[in-house]
Amino acid sequence: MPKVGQEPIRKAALVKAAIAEVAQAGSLEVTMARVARAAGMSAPLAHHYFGGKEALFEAAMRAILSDYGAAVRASLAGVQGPRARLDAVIGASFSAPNFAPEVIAAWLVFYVQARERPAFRRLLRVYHARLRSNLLAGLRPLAGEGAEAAADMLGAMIDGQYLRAALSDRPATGAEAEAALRAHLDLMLGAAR
Amino acid sequence: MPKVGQEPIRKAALVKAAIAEVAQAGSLEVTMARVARAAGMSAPLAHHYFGGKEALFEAAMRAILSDYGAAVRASLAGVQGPRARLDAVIGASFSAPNFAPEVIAAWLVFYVQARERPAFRRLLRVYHARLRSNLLAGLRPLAGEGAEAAADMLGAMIDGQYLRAALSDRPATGAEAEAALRAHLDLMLGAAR
DNA sequence: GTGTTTGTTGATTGACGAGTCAATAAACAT
DNA sequence: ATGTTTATTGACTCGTCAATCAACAAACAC
Repeated sequence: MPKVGQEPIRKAALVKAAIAEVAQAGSLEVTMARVARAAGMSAPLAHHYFGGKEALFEAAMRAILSDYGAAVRASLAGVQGPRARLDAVIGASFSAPNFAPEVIAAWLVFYVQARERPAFRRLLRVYHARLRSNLLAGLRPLAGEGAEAAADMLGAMIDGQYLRAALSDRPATGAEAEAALRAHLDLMLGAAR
Repeated sequence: MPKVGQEPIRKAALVKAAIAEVAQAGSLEVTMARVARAAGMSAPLAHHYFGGKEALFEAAMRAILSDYGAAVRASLAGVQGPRARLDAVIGASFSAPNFAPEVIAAWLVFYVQARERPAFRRLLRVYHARLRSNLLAGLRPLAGEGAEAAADMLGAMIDGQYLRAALSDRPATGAEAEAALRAHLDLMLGAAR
């Protein structure tokens, strides 16, 4: 049965399963065997491909953030004008793939872990920096002086909405959260004018 | 050495140590022995007083939320007028004891766990409901129609600031977060007028 | 002072889980 | 054909940890 060229497929399956299992457990207290089985293989294979639990989970967090980054980039492509840029970033942040409960829950778990694990911390720094600079690029022409503060507050609002979505039992389409955020943005920009 | 009337003292010490250790580990993967030793006693004692890991951690989360609740109540005492009420709630949320990094980190861990553990979930619901109703009491006279949405957004902002504070390496006095939040409140209320 | 309650721990148990190893097998190279 | 690389797993090791037990000691009751 063993075919060749399985590595990327199996790695992807493991990462996907890891995200799902971590989200479900709400912590990294998830056994390798469990993740491996969810990905349709035996435990030693997971070790074979990732070398250890740590590396697998790190890959999982990296995948979440890089998916998010890709979505933002795609949403930003071709768009011009500050306000349109802001809308694009917000739209990507609340779009279905990134706002799925299982993704958010896993994201949160990694977020918490970042306090102690340097690798996670670095990844999170990148996320924060990118979000901030994306928001800032749109805000600076519109909000002038207060742009930095506004960007930090918008970032906190997005994170706060994520946090709350992770806990909601309703299937949480992100749509309301997104609308609320846009309304606030209008408010902030209106006042800065 | 055994004295009498130790129960409340030991329980309090265990809860305090549990919060500190959970915050430091960034997860519930903390051994009973570790917590017990941090609290100055042997592992079996922790079991003796709490019956198990689950119960100890539940007590720890309850302690965090009840401390927070007490701070809000104290801050609210004697205050009158909607805006003053809002300021009191915000002030309590960012006051030193509740905004200490170790408390926030532990809070976050419990928050994430709430997805899966019904006991934690219930406790969190109480927190959310209380915060919301406190904010709403202040907002309704000032913001009218939009009060509900405003309360939800303010709640998300507070949670978002907590989330970010948990990760900051600077000692995080919460003062800036608080100021930013108040500024936004002014903005929201000014626009609703 | 004898008995009960409360406090306390060293030693042990039993389970579980990360990581390793040896073995098997398909694909590929030559 | 033969050797090498890639894929795959069952069985095992070794450590860790929650929970229990048995025992000892101080305080209190009477």
